[in-house]
Amino acid sequence: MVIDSAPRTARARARAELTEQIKAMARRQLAEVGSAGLSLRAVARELGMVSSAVYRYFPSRDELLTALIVDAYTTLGSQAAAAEAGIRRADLAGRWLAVCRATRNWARTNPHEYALIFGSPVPGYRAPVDTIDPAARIPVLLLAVLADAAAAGRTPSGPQTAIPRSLHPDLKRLREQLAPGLTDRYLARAVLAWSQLIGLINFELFGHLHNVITDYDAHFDFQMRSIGQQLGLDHRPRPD
Amino acid sequence: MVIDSAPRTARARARAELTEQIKAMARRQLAEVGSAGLSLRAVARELGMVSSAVYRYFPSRDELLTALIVDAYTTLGSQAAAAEAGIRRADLAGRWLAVCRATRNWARTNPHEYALIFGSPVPGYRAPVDTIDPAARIPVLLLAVLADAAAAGRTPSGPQTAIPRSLHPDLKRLREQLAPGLTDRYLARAVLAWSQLIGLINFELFGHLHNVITDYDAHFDFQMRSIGQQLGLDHRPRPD
DNA sequence: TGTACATCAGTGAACGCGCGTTCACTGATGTAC
DNA sequence: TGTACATCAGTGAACGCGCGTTCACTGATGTAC
Repeated sequence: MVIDSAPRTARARARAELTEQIKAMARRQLAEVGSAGLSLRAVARELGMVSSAVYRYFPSRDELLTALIVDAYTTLGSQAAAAEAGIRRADLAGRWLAVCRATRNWARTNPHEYALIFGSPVPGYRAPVDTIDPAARIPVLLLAVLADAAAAGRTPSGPQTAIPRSLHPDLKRLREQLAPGLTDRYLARAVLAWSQLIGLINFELFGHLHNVITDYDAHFDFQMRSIGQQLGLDHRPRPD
Repeated sequence: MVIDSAPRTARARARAELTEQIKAMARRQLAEVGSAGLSLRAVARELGMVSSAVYRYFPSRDELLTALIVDAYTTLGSQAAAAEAGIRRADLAGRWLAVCRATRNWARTNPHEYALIFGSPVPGYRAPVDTIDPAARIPVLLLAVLADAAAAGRTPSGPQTAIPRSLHPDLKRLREQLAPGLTDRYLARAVLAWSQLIGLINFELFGHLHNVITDYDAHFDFQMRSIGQQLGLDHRPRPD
């Protein structure tokens, strides 16, 4: 899956280049016909090659889809990480907002790639393990912000519902794998915040806010800011 | 779109019945191949009729899809409304939770119909106006709960971010159309809560909580309860 | 109640199209000595 | 540096399949008188 950054031979260089071209063309197709309509033959046709030639690069349509999914998660993750890295470390609400905005911007710029990873699953396609790590990048970013918040003495604001016993093992695993030191309460809020971010982008992109919200930018910012406050990231000394 | 409840003639009765059978078979297909793979020919084949015969009932594949979408919204809306109607009026948190649970239950029982309406849009398909009213049923339910909450003196809890000026016309329109008397703050929270509900169900159904959450039931209840509290629906006299 | 006509449901063939994947092959590129 | 062989990219034909939609048609059902 990883492409050699410095291919030795001309052949290897050509291969790397064509692999990218195939993916790029597949992405363009995706934008026109959606993931279910993505066709190896059409990709080959547009690139001026014979359909069977594509099989030298991707052994099947599913493998091409997987490559697109991994790429999507990766570029989204990189853009969000870059945006978040540009914010002053102590500005926790700003870092959260930066991740939210970067995610939304990427989604709006690449709606079909976004739909590929956050829309309905492609029927008959099963995501292989390669997609797990790239998919975790945004959650990891968010947890890092919350970890810094917790370290700075912040806590989630608002009323608190008791966390059901059966969630403790899950939250414990999450803490051990990704966010040492975060309380169960913060972790549960993180899962919710993550689903809220994607849920709101889904609503916007998939048309569920049509005829409801006009100024999507302002609405998104407002809602994500509110959630940031609920996460205890705002400037006030104590949110409770 | 509305089927005559008491068809006069045998022909009309047969037509109504076959229309339903076609939709039912299409729903079964949906579950196997997804919306993009839904095929008129396959539906006809499974029903033992010739493919062209289906055109007596639905003028095109898109019209069949529309009928499925309308049906999906309608049954979901009915089930949620029935569940909510079974709760004591004064139990605001219970009513909110009932709507949430009914929505999730329907989604889990009919995942592909759910994906049809809340997943990625079907490429090349444009939803006609017929879908607007059925789609609004759950939001209308939620707004009714919040209106009762507001009438009972409840307010959204937690810290408050200033609502951007540009959202006021949208919220005003929403209030006038669906929820007279609700404050902007409550309306904005309602939009968020609605996207949160669907966002979390999406995450569960589309696999984004895989390897993260084990006890989906408990997790969903917990998160929706929390949101109910944030909406000011819990028992406490004053949430602030 | 019976007849003539209009309406409708379902048939079967056809049009024109696209798909994923396999396979034997040619010719170019790379590697080992 | 040159040669022999191995590896690889791309070709073109083929397999077997499915799709949406149209159309002229037959025969059954419904309606008006």
